[in-house]
Amino acid sequence: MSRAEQREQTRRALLRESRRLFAAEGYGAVGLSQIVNAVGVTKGALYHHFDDKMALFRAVLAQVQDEVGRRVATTADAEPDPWDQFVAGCHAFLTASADPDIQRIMLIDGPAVLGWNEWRAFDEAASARHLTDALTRLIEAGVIARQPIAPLTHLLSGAMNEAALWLATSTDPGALADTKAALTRILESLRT
Amino acid sequence: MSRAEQREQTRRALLRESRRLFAAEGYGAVGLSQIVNAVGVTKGALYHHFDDKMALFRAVLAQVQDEVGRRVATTADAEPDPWDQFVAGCHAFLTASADPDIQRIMLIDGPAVLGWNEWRAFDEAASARHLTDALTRLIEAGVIARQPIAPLTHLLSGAMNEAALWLATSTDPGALADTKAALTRILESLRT
DNA sequence: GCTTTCGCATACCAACGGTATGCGAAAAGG
DNA sequence: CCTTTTCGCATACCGTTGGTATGCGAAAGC
Repeated sequence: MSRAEQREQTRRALLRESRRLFAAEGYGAVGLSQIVNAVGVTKGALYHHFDDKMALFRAVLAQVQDEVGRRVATTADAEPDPWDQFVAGCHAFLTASADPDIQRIMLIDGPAVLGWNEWRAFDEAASARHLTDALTRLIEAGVIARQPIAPLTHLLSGAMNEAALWLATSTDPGALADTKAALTRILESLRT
Repeated sequence: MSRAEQREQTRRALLRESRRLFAAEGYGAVGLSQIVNAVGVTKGALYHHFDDKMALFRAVLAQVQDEVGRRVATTADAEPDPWDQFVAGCHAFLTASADPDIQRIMLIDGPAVLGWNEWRAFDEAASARHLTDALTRLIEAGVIARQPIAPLTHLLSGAMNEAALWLATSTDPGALADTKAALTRILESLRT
């Protein structure tokens, strides 16, 4: 195996196991020794690839955010109508964020480890950007009333984040449908 | 000074300094030595009053949540009309959560340190309970459409939490007013 | 006034994140 | 080919942290 291949493989393995452990036990509860043991390397390898534990988490978070962003974007893009794109994207986000592993990394530990500012930058780059874009288009098209976009983006983003967290712990089988219905009612209220 | 008084005084001082430091630097970045140095005691005193670092954070969080809950409740109770109570309570929550210190403890570190489940229990006991109560009354009174309350509670709670976090970093002086306006529009949409 | 209680200090430990250095194989150069 | 350099990673080590076990001295009970 070439040196570049070996390097890439080790890096991937570190990211894979870190993600698994961070999701299962949380950032604070996972030691670096746990990670390197699971991968079968030593801390030397870890610090050769990442500056510190926070950088490792950053890489894992970027990966998770990217996945969620992709799912939201592809689902939304499948709809021809801008309004349907918007609603479909919101629903796709709820569905994608249903995974407890994704939640722990993206919604729980993310803000605490990186601080809210940096976490926001990640979220903006991955999924909230689509929300802003959609709202902008809908306002330009006159589908919803002209109004400041940023407050609305954060209200909706927060609503969906918290709803996703709640859904993960809810035992009610109809909870997802009820939440989507309530969210849809709120979204509908934005239409002119 | 009696022994009970001394005990109480030490405990209060520990809570006060912990809250200050947790708010300023975050749970993870604050060491127990920092806290006991700031108070002028030793770790022996700290561990005499609290089981561990997490229990100390729990006590601080309970205090913060209680304060916010009180502010929301008193503001809401000042309004005679149930609908006005509801809107006033939501606005009061936004205002109370504007403090970055409260945010760091209540919204950022809270879920990460305690896990979402335990954090939710705290939030439920302090402020989200008022939201649930208000929504229940409004539905019973026929002011808003009959619908499942839990999903709506979490959507609104999450919207306000995230909006509060955003407001703290926003430089736009009109951001608070814009957010309250957008929130009010969403709330209005719930009316029958 | 004698004993008990208890609030807190002292001294210590294991584990953790992080660093400095060494090694051996793959790549580069001639 | 053989030499030299590169570099991916291992080894060994350090300071700090959360947490514990024990000791002490003053207040509280009898």
